[in-house]
Amino acid sequence: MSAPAQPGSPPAGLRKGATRHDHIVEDIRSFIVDGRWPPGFQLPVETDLAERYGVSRMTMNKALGQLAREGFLVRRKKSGTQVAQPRAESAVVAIADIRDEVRRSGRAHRFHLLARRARPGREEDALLLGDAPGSREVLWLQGLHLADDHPFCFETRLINPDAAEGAKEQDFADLAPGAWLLGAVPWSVASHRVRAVNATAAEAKLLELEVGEACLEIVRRTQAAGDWVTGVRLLYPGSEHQLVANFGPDAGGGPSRG
Amino acid sequence: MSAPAQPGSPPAGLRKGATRHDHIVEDIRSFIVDGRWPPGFQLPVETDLAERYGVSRMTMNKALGQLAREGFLVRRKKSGTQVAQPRAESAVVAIADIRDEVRRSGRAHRFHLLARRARPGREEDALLLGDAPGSREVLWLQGLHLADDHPFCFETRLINPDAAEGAKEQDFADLAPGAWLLGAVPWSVASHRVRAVNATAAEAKLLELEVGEACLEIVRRTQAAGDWVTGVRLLYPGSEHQLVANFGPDAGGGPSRG
DNA sequence: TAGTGGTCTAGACCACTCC
DNA sequence: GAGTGGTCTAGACCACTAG
Repeated sequence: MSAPAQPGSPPAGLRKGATRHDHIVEDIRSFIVDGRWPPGFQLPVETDLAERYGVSRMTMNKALGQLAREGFLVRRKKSGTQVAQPRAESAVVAIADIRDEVRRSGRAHRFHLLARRARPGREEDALLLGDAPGSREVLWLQGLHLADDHPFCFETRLINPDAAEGAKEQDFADLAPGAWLLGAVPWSVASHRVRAVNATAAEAKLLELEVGEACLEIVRRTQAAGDWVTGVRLLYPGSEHQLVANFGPDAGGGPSRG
Repeated sequence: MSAPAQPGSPPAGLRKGATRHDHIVEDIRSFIVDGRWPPGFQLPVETDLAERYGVSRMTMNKALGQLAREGFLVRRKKSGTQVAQPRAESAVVAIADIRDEVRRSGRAHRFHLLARRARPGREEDALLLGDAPGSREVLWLQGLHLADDHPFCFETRLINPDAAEGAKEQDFADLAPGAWLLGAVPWSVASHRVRAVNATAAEAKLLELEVGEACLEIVRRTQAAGDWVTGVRLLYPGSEHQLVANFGPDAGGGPSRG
């Protein structure tokens, strides 16, 4: 551990569009990522750093707080601020929206409804919803997402008509239920589960795969105002689809508070 | 859209441990998630809200800024703050650390080295690394992660000896290279890719699966100080493994700045 | 008990953007 | 031009905790 370089020398030309605390965050992060400030390195106290950077303590606090939230720093009262130990190899990946994903790849998205049924809830619905929906009526759908008219994703969905006003009147012939629900249900929270499964014969035929080919299965359960809204299973050909993430250390963050 | 309830009435008993802006965030978020403030709803201006909540404008700004980062609010100068339109069905999923994951399920984690080789880089290494490593020497490893002595994850890894000091001297006989690298390389950033693949004959044998069974494949590429450090392919039995997330609307956030 | 971060305030200036 | 959010400041008090 050689003597680390000193921060704070005002970089003469501030980059455009960056706030002061943004600049400080990037400056200190570069010290850490470059290894000049190794894990465990003790930073000067907030007031000192604020003086060196020529900002108020609150601005400095904002910058250090952000770096702590990102996982680069550990801050404790009395003992001060240290560079964090690199953590477990964890990360987060993003699950994109189907339409966006198709369109971003330069292809045209289309939804094709395969089946639509209004029926009483069953016990097996718990596979999609987590809990059994009871005996009240549910809306059950199956459909295929197409990219340039090629199979992209096979969708199986349950909708709670009580939570999604107008669902019973929607035929979803060409409108993806996910897109419709977006406008019909104000705000919701969802949980996700990602697995790998082998395509069944029926699924393989729909997705134009060989039977047994590996597929990525995403199950999303959506709730709003305390009631379930929808549960959906999305099946992607494993060869075609992948989840991607480009992230630093943090594997948390996000609005997990709700 | 009925007249929304009014915020700001101080909730008599402040919850313990919550800061003022935390309380405001949760209060407003509940208005949005409950549907009392529908998408597009125009919020009072910052100064008004600050007065109603009995806080300074900066505290109010902190709360509203957080809600905007989380995706619940959209803020524009002059036109003010509105409840955001629910966005595309996107989300984030967490990739956990292997040891943590095994231990959290109450089982014992063990790593068993299957192969270890120091050799010049090849073109095919680009599959793991993204770029070809050139002709410099790389360290190539294969091993099995066990949970209570049952196969849990099959790992194939390349290590850059120049970036990970001491790697050549490590035999990794029982030490998972990921864990070792954590302590050997100060800080790094990684990119991830998740796919579904069919197990090959060799993989199936190692993981005690049938040939062709669907597996979750995670490829992680790690860099530090501008050079690649390691590239790893983790193969999980699809039946056993799943990625899980419980998240709200936000699919971004995180330290994507780096 | 003293040092540190965590938070809050009142006021200020600026930048953007809609009218 | 005026209204709004974005940011910053100087100072203050508090909570936690290591010594």
